[in-house]
Amino acid sequence: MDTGFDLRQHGGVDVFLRDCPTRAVLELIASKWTMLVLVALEDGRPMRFAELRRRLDGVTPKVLTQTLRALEREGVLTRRVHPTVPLRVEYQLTKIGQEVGGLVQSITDWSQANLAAIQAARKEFDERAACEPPEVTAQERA
Amino acid sequence: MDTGFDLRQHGGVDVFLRDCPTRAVLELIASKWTMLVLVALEDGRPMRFAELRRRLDGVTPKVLTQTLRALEREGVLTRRVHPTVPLRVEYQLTKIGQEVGGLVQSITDWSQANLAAIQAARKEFDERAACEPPEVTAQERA
DNA sequence: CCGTATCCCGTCAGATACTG
DNA sequence: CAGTATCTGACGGGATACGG
Repeated sequence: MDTGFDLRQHGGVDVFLRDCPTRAVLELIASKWTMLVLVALEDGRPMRFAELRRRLDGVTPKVLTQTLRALEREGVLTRRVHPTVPLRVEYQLTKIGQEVGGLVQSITDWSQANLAAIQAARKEFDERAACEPPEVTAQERA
Repeated sequence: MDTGFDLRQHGGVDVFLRDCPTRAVLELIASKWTMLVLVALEDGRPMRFAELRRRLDGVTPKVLTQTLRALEREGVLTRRVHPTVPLRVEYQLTKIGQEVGGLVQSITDWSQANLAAIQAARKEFDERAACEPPEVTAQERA
C-alpha cells in the first residue's frame, strides 16, 4: 500500500516510521551529552574519564558514565582499561564513531557560527509574542 | 588563565562551557522530534500541519506544536497561516533552517547506512555483559 | 583515579478530549 | 483543519556520598 510518501531509500529502512530501529540511534544522539562527547573525541585522540569530565563543563560522573556506556554499546567508542595504579581508563572513537563525530561537529560549528542570528530570532519571536492580541479576549463572565 | 584546553575558535564561544548559549541550540536539536522535522522539511518544500503529523509516525499534535514553535522561535522555520476555510497553515524552513536541516539529514543518512553495524555492536555488547564475571563476586555473607 | 549507589526532582512526552 | 487544555507517568538528569 501507499502511504503517500516515498520511503527514503536505504534498504527499506525509514527513520520516519515509528518502530524503525534508526529512531533509537537518533534518540541516542539526541541525549543531552552525547554530541559533546562525540565532538570532544572527534580527532581520534583517546581521552581519560577525568579529562572528559573536565572538558564537558557541568557533567556529573554518573551521567557521563551513562553516556559513555550507551555510546560504547552502539559501537561508536571503545573503553580501554589500563590496570595500572592509579587506574587509567581511556575512551576513543571507533571508525564509525569518527564518522558520526565529524557530522556532529559540523552541527556544533554551525551552532556557533549562527549563534547571533539565532539569538536575534529568539528575541524577535518573544517580543512579538508579548504584543500579541489576547485572541479570545476573556470577559466571558456574566 | 589557561584551562588546559584551547577554546574552539568562534568568536570566543565554546560549546563545552556550561553557560554557553550554543548549548541551548544543541539541546533543541536534541529534543526527540526536532531532527525528524528538520529532515522532513529539508528540501525546502512547505508542509502543512497534518502532513507533518502523518509523516512523523507517532507524534501527537501537542508535541508537534511544541516542536514547531521552538524551531520557529530559533528562526529555523516559518509558520504561515492562510486564512482560508478550511484553515491552512504551512511550515517551511528558513535559509539557516535548510543549512542545519542538511547537516541533520547527513546524520540520519549515516544512521540508516550504519544500522547493521550498530545493531551488531549492540548485540555483542549485551552478550558480553551477560557473561561478565560478577566483579566483586558476592558471598560477602558470613 | 574511576567510577557506583542513592535519592529526588523537573520536564518532556503520551493519552484523551475539546475548541475556533 | 489546526491546534489547545488537562492530566499523568516515566525517566533523564542532577546532587551527594561512598567503594574498588
